[in-house]
Amino acid sequence: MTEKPLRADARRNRTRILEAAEAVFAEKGPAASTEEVAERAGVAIGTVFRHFPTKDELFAAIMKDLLRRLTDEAERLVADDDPAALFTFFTSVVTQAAATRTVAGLLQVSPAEPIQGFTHVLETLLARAQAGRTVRPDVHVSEVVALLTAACQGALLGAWSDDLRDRTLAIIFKGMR
Amino acid sequence: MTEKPLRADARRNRTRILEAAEAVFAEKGPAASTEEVAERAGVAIGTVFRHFPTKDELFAAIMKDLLRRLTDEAERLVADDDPAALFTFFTSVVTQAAATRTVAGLLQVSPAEPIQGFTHVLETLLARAQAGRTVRPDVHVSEVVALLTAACQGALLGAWSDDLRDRTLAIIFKGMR
DNA sequence: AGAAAATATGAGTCGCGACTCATCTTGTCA
DNA sequence: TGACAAGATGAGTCGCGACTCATATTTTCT
Repeated sequence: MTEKPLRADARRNRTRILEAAEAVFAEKGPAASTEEVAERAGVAIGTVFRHFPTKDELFAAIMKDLLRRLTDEAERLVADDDPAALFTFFTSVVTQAAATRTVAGLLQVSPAEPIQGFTHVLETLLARAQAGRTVRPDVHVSEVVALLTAACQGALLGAWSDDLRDRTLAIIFKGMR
Repeated sequence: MTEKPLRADARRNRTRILEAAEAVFAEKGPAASTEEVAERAGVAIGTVFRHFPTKDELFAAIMKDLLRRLTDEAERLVADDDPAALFTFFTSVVTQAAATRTVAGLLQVSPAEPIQGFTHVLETLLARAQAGRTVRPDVHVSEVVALLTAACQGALLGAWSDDLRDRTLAIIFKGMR
């Protein structure tokens, strides 16, 4: 757990690589080569592997970032205290999933802790919705997560139009009411 | 479109390969190697490529078979004339998707015609459900397809338990009512 | 400035998996 | 039964992408 201070250029490169990786994987999917990431980052292939010894670790790092961002977004929504916030968040995640193919892999991510945080915020959002009678009390988080990941995958694979997405999500939300 | 008669052994091998491919891909996912399929079929690698010049064509063949089977199942349900048949079918497909990882790729399949048939039966099932007031009249097939593929993907990726699957699908069905 | 440590570089290794083809085997049919 | 075409075989080719490492470059610290 000791954080060793990185050299200035190393820190800069790490960030560049993460940004490049996110962009490349969003465009071409997870099958994109590591070399492509290196090129986009303006860095040699060896540098990528110095920072992330494995392609999987690079993935995990991206996922962690993404999860943190989503969790932040959810927390902001919790602050608003709107009973429909769960639906707002749900829609936002699915929309992002369609754009950045990374979201879809939420489940397979390695680090468990960020997921904990994510699930916890979702739980809060769900509780708020239920307190405001926007969602039936017998709906459990596990079902919300299942529906969320299903919708993400579906949106990604099926290339849902905005319209189709809204109509499909409307059905899901109605089921939760 | 001319059907040339295959030699007896060729016909037998073709079937074996298809069965093997379905089993192997169900177990290990689409990344499984063609050699593994050949081995399981008890056939040399060259034979697989004689029948299916490309891995993609092998996939397409499996998908076509699968779609036909699903369509048959749906047609049998149409005959029953049960307004809840759509839900029965929906559940069946999702369950199969979890088992045979092949179902999940329904969309990307190449041959368009089998999909036509599938969508058409789904449409019938939906119409029946709506006639029996089991499903709201403003639900369209495109949404049903979207929900179906989403659920399949979700079940596969999320490794849903039977229980979770039922509870999740219950929410979706409620949304369609 | 100057040396040591950290970091970057990129040509090269390695393994894997899709696909080929020269050769052998088997089914078919007169 | 014989012969020929259809089919089967499997060692080999090819390309690709993850990962390595000897060497060159920076940063940092005194």
